[in-house]
Amino acid sequence: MELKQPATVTLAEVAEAAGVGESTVSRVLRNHGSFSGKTRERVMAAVERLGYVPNRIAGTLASTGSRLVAFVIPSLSNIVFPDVLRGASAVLEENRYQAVFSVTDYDPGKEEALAAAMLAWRPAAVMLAGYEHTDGSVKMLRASGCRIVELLDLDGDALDIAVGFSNRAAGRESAAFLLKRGYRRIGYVGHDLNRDTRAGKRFSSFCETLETGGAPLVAREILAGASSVENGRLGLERLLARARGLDAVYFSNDDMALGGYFHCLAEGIAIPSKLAIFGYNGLDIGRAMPQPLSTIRTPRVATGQIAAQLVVANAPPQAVDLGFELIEGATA
Amino acid sequence: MELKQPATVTLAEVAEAAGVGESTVSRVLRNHGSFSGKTRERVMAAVERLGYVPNRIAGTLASTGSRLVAFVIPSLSNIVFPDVLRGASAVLEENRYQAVFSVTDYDPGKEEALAAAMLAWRPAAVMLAGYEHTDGSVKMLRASGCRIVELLDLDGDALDIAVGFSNRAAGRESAAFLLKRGYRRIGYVGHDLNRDTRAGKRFSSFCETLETGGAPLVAREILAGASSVENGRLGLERLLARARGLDAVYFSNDDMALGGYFHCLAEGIAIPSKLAIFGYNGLDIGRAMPQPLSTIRTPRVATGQIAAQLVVANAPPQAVDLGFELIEGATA
DNA sequence: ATGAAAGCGCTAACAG
DNA sequence: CTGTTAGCGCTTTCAT
Repeated sequence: MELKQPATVTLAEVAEAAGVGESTVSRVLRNHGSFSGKTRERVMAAVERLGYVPNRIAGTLASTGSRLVAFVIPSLSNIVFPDVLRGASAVLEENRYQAVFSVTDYDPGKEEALAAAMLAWRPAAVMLAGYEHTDGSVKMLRASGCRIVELLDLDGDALDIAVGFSNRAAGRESAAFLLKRGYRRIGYVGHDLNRDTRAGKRFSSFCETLETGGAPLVAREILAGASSVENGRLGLERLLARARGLDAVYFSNDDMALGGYFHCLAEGIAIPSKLAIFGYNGLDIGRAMPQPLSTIRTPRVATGQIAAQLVVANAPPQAVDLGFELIEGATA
Repeated sequence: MELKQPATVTLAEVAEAAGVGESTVSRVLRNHGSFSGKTRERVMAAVERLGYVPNRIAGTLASTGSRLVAFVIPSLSNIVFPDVLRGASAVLEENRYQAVFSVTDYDPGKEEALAAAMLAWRPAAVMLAGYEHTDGSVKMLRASGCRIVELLDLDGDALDIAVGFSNRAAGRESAAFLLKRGYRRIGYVGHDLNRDTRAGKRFSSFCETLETGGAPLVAREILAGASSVENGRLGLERLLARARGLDAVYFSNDDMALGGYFHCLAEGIAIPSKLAIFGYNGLDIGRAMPQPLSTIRTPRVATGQIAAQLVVANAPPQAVDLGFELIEGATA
């Protein structure tokens, strides 16, 4: 049935086989412009028979804009980014856009290099995390003419489109919640803040709010590696060994908080009576814990969706605040 | 300093500015062919001055092969796939390849449609999960002439390259381990097996091994949704409500197992004396639990790395077995 | 060592 | 409604 094709059927061959001109085939395939039903059938039959797969490389070059959307993300380990990609990819697929990605490891220099490589594909948009980019990146992105979307942060000036929420507000509300609950000796366990600037913003506004509330941060433990359950457990262990009498700990992320929770379980530290725990992200896992995790739920998937929708619609420059939700939980 | 560029500097303009021919610029930029040091400097200066970013769409069209690698993955929620992407993307970036992806939601029909869309970009390779593809997908992929890599499964015949491990062996070893430990009344909690065929393979060989061992599966609870901590908790709750006297439960994944663990914690069921728990994947989280999770650690990141390396090297067709590691843990 | 010219496969006017 | 004709921006012979 299926003959071995010469590996690459072109539009010209389809046109020839269907007995029509190339542009007609092009019109039919893109369902754009006008053509008769009969022509359409002939073309589709030829496409089918020859097993023709359009070459979008050629198509993109010939037309103006590409349907590539480039994601330059810090990490794939931090669940935040797969979630954003998930939201975006669903929308992009519906609109026949293709997602391209690369991973910076939270390194701005690498971000610049990868953004440059991405730009070479002339994408319709480049999606980046947050506002902290090198001057070189900014200049290059601005000059590229493609849409720029900054994700998951709203504390800064957007280059073009921004979608997310305020990390500063999240830090503030977390602190306010703990104060309201009556905790006064509060500590912090986090991962590398210089790299994850959004976590850094949460932390600094968290601290400010505590000070304003008259209960400044008692102690902190910053771990070198990435956010992880193991680091959370280790971090809390170290923090408690150093700082006595803490009544609550704020974690940079839910996975860190879960690690802290495990530490308490293992050590028999009663939660929240002896020690309260507060996280960030609102992962599903927090809901399934014996005591639901007190945390802030962030709209990660929605961030991706909205960002993709704005790009597809070629919306004007804007900053979209998706907000977040504080979940009281049972650990604080 | 930076003048507003006409949005799109071309190689021809660089050539003009440098006072050389287009092909010379092309040679210098790709560092291929011969040219004098002086020429090189002139070209690079022009590139710098004009802020030229090569157009890889045009480059790819003009040359033969593209440096795009397409991933058609079932999900981004299941951590397995971000892990694979992570391993692959590091290798691809080093070799100046670009990763493109789309998500099938475990739907073979959607896989076919997305694979077709991917092929339109004429990628160097298409990476897919496992062996279960529609006839249409297989025919199309075969005809495409690009490399095909099937990931995370080795129980079947590879189309071209396969990288992963045997899910059947994993199921078998899990069962053998539980039997060796003396468990005889064993249950199973899993997510949708028709969609996740790899989980299905583990489950069926798990059951076979139990039967051979004279302790056939006592009960199972299959949840409709995706693998998640909440489903694991719910699943175990339901299973225990129906089946009395179980002494061990095998979960389709570590997150499901963690949910089961949480259920036991909440209900005061002693682990492993009253009930043993066994997972699959070897997530970091399992190591941080108060009792390390008994599970099988799979080489997810390595799968991505090796797959990418084989593609970059244009290696001959082959199946690479990366194996897996049984972690005894403390929950079984 | 370097330039000229011919495409790569398609889209986009422009005529008919 | 449909065919012809130029390119899109680059790589690649092939001369020079």
